[in-house]
Amino acid sequence: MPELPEVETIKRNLTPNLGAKITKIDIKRSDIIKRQDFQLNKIINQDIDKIWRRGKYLILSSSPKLNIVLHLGMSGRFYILDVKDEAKEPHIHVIIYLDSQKKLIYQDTRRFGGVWLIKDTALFFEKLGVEPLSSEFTPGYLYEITRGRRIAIKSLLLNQHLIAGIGNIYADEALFKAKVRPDKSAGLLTQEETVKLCLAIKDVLKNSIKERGTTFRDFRDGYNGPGNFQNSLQVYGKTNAKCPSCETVLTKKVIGGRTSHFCSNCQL
DNA sequence: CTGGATTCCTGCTTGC
DNA sequence: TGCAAGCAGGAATCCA
Repeated sequence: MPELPEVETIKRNLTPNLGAKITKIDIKRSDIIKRQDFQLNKIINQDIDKIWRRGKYLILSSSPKLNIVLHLGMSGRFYILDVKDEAKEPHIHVIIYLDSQKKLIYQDTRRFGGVWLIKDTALFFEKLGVEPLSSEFTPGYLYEITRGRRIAIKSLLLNQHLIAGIGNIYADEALFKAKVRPDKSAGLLTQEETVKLCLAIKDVLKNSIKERGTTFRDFRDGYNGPGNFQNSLQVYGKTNAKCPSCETVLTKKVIGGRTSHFCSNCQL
């Protein structure tokens, strides 16, 4: 489940390829292309000028009007290989060839992800929420968007229109760190709790980026290798485990259709 | 408008 | 041991 830290890791891994020229794009499965604003030949022979991330999206830009936007869904991978090396795994949907004798592989087993070839990124990301690691995401902002909302705080954190980039792993981890129950009504969070939660979100995301993301099962970085943050998880996916803080057996509960783990003793 | 349910998809895990 | 059912989830869409 590539969330913000995982996509950020891939972005950093691929940054050395800035300036490479796209020589060919091989689309093996056309339904993976969710939107196409320009013909492929427009971007062939163009340099990759910018590799960036917005929420859980990764973007390769050749110019302000030529952008390849990727979303990895929950099982997607995007990594670089030498042209002479063969990617043997199944479910490879797109291959972008570079003039540096390398190729970028877009692979997605469950096909929840997609690729958009778009002209206007500002329009495309218009409805996406704030970047949680930016100065826009403050305790005050979190306090404001929670007021009057009866939705579970965890469901609110997963709403990409409010905050962009948090998925199931980091929602559970941040709520544990902030000692807030995931099923607590968002509007009932105190100002103090929104401060703690805001800081916990930033902290957890930053720490995961340092460890190059979480490889729970599917995630691979830009070199098709695993991350390390799974070793630092406190509650995510830990069915029947004890709270690392107080030893209470963790509670497993479906919230907003998402399996959640939390400590009913530490998180109020 | 709000929030919950449903849908897409494959493969690992579980249980009989 | 074998096989079928259960489960996982990002985000759009539907519905009450």
